[in-house]
Parts: sequence; C-alpha cells; structure tokens
Amino acid sequence: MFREAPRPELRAFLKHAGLRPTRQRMALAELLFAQGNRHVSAEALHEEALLKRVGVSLATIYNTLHQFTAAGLLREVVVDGSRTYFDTNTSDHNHFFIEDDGKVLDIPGEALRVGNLPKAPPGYEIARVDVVVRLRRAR
Amino acid sequence: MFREAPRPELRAFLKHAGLRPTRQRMALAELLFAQGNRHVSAEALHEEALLKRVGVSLATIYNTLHQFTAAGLLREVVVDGSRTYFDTNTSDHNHFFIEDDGKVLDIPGEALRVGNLPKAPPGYEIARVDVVVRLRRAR
DNA sequence: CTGTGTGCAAACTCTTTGCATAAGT
DNA sequence: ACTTATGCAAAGAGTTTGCACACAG
Repeated sequence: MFREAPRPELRAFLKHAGLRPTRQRMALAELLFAQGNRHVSAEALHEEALLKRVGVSLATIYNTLHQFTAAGLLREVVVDGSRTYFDTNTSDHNHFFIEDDGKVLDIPGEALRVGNLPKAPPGYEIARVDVVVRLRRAR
Repeated sequence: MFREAPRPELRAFLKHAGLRPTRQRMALAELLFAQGNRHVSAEALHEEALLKRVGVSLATIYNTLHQFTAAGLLREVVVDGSRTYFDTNTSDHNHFFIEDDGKVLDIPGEALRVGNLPKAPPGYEIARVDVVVRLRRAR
C-alpha cells in the first residue's frame, strides 16, 4: 500500500513538457494520467488530492491545470456555464454531458461526424468545432 | 423620436406567455425581440437598458431572462465557461462563437448536419445536441 | 544560491437570494 | 385588496491574484 514510491517516468513526463517536477505537479499528474482518460473539474481534483493526503491548495490546482493545458497535456472542455472541465484526452473528439450529475464522457472521434460545415464569416477562420451531446436520464 | 409610445402587441405577447406585462418586462422584451435575432448576456442587456433610460436592476435582468427562458421565449446557449448567453432564436440551430470578442452568431439550422450520432449510454437518452463552431480572426 | 512554484487569503466576476417596497389586475 | 414583480444589498459559487515562504536545480 505504499504510494510514495519514486516515479521516474512522471518526472521525465513533466520535464519533457517543460515543467519542473515539483511534488504537487507529480502528484496531480499521477492522479490525472495514471488511469485512462479523465474529465475533472478543479474542485473535484482538489478533493481527490486531499483524500490521497497530497497537500495541494486549490490555487495550485488551478495553476497546475492551466499549466498542463498550456503544455498540451490537457484540454479545456466547455459543457457547462458554471464549471470548467479539463480532459486528459487531447485528441480530436467530442463529449457527452450528463447534466443531472455534471459528468462528462468522451465520444470517440470516429463515432460522430459533422457535415456541411458552414464557412466562417469574412475575416474569420474556424478554430475548432465542439459538439456536446447532452443526456438526460431515460424515462 | 418618442420611444414611450404604447405597445399593445408587446402586452399581448407577454400575456400570452403567461407573464404579467410589467414596465421592465415590456422594455426588455422590446429590446430583445424588436430587432431580429439577438444573443445577449445579462450584463450586456443591463447596460443596454440603462442606456435607453429603462430603470432595471441587474437582479431583475436575471429574473426576466430566466422567466423568458422558462416561457420558451429564449434559449440558453453555453459557449463560454464564464458567461451565460441567451438567444432569441429558440428554433433548432447552432452557433458560431468568436472568442476574441465574446460574440455569438447563429448558424442556420440547415447549414450544418451532425451525422453518425452515437447512441446514448444505457439509462440515458439524448436531450439535445449542441454544436459550437469557434472562430478566430483570420491571419 | 537563484529563480520558480506554492499556499494563503483576499479580491473578483458572474449569478442567485431574501426581504421590504412597488406595481399590476 | 390581493398577488406578483422589482430593487437593493448581501451572499454564494467558481476562479484569479499578490506576496511571503519553500523548494528544485
């Protein structure tokens, strides 16, 4: 049950992204990337870190999430006006959003196609197309 | 240049939606619906109302926007994590979003098609599909 | 050692709420 | 009159910031 073992690959992972491997960043990177794709809010990640006895302040969580995003390790997902979600899957794909419990799920890239894209108004170009499939509990 | 003329059709409009035609609601309804489709944030509508010398508090703006939404006169649009937009076009359509200046534009319903919709996970059904085409200034 | 990262608390933005007053029917 | 809406100010969520201290290289 020892979770404080050295993690050389995490160290390298952060270094490669140009981020100093501090204790907090290592711990958060492990939480985020050790177990498949995840969608977290700052608050949720903070609670999770506290549960695992990792001392991290909420401010550092925000800093870290933004640094990871800037480094291309995370992607911000806008599905809900009131909370920001970060997705560990940075590839091109879309999302289910379950409004009832604020959960975000990936839709694999191939599983959805947007056809007939309109062209951007003059002076603009398309930066990205986001599709959110909103779900409700079936009756 | 008199803008304080009686507006019987607005009165009827609100009544029909089950809302009491108060001075504030009439004024806001006029701002929102008198000139084609609009996409407003609460703050923007508030400023606009103040400019036209309509005394409305921000709290009332929020109340009114939500009442109009509940009555089916408006539709909430999630394009930006930090602000809520309301769209006077309640029909099925999608949006351009210009991040640089926080502007929302309609994409006509026929101009975009989502194909290959994945089916909802067990226990859920699709409530709605939202597509946001994010724009940036062309280089 | 030197510079970057972290923690804390305070500030900030957007939005909601509670309650006394005002307005609609 | 009776009921519902409004305004204000205060509270609330989520997020950001400034600065002293701690830590990585």
